[in-house]
Amino acid sequence: MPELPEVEVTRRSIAGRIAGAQIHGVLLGGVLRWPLNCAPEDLLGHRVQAVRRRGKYLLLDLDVGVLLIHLGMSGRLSFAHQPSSELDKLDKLGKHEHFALQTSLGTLRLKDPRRFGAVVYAQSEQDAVIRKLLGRLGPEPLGADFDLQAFQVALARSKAAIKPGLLSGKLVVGVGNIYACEVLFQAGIHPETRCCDLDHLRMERLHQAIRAVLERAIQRGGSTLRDFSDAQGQAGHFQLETMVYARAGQPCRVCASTVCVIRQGQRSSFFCPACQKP
DNA sequence: CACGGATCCTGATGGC
DNA sequence: TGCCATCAGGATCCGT
Repeated sequence: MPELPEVEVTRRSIAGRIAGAQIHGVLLGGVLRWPLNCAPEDLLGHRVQAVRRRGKYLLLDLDVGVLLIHLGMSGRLSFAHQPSSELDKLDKLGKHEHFALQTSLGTLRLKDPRRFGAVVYAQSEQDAVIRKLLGRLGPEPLGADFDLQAFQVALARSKAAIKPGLLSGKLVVGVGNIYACEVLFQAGIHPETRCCDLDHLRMERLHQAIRAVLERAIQRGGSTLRDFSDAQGQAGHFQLETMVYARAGQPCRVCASTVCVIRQGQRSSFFCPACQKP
């Protein structure tokens, strides 16, 4: 589910409401992708100071340490006060809920049917766990460090196809399958084009398309394909305006050619054979 | 090191 | 209705 726009929309939906909250309880359910890396009791009494994002990771800054949350493929967060009528559920996790943080300002819950997500505690940013997970990530697409010239150099060095290249997290972070397809459409680039075969002008168009598509998707509240919602239950709307993603067999919205789908690295790549050139 | 494929897990969907 | 195969927003690990 969640690519950068969905994670950012989630972050914005909790950041202002959870800041300053004191942790009163921690519930752990089924095993997620990685262990919590501390005893749940260790979190009690600490306060959430801020919520940041790095790539598709959410980082809850605590007064001591940081709680890293990844939504994997099917994860979503909710943050709400427990309705008084449901006080008896305070110490329970619902179906497919694997983590809950009870705080003075509400309860943060992670629901993740496929359990590809994770919640990991680290004492500091220097912690080995953080360095392992975040250490080799590429630049933030919406930040100042997403430099065009560095992007061009990195592309010129890679012989991989551009579509899996965008998904790798090395050239840039946060671009998943939906937005990789949409970005390549906007840039007019066929998904099988080798990174190193792009000329500098097409690289620049790609660089601009990454920013434009992700920013637009955040504005639209992300994409809700099945069940994504922000932490207040609001669905996204970007899926209504995708140009190629999940549109195989349908007419291109620009030229009316039939949208194609191929498999690259076990993932579907959707593209318009007329608008997107090798 | 760089790349492609298999892999973790559950649920939805479509064919028979 | 049931059963089976296939596919789904991610990222790591392993073999070449």
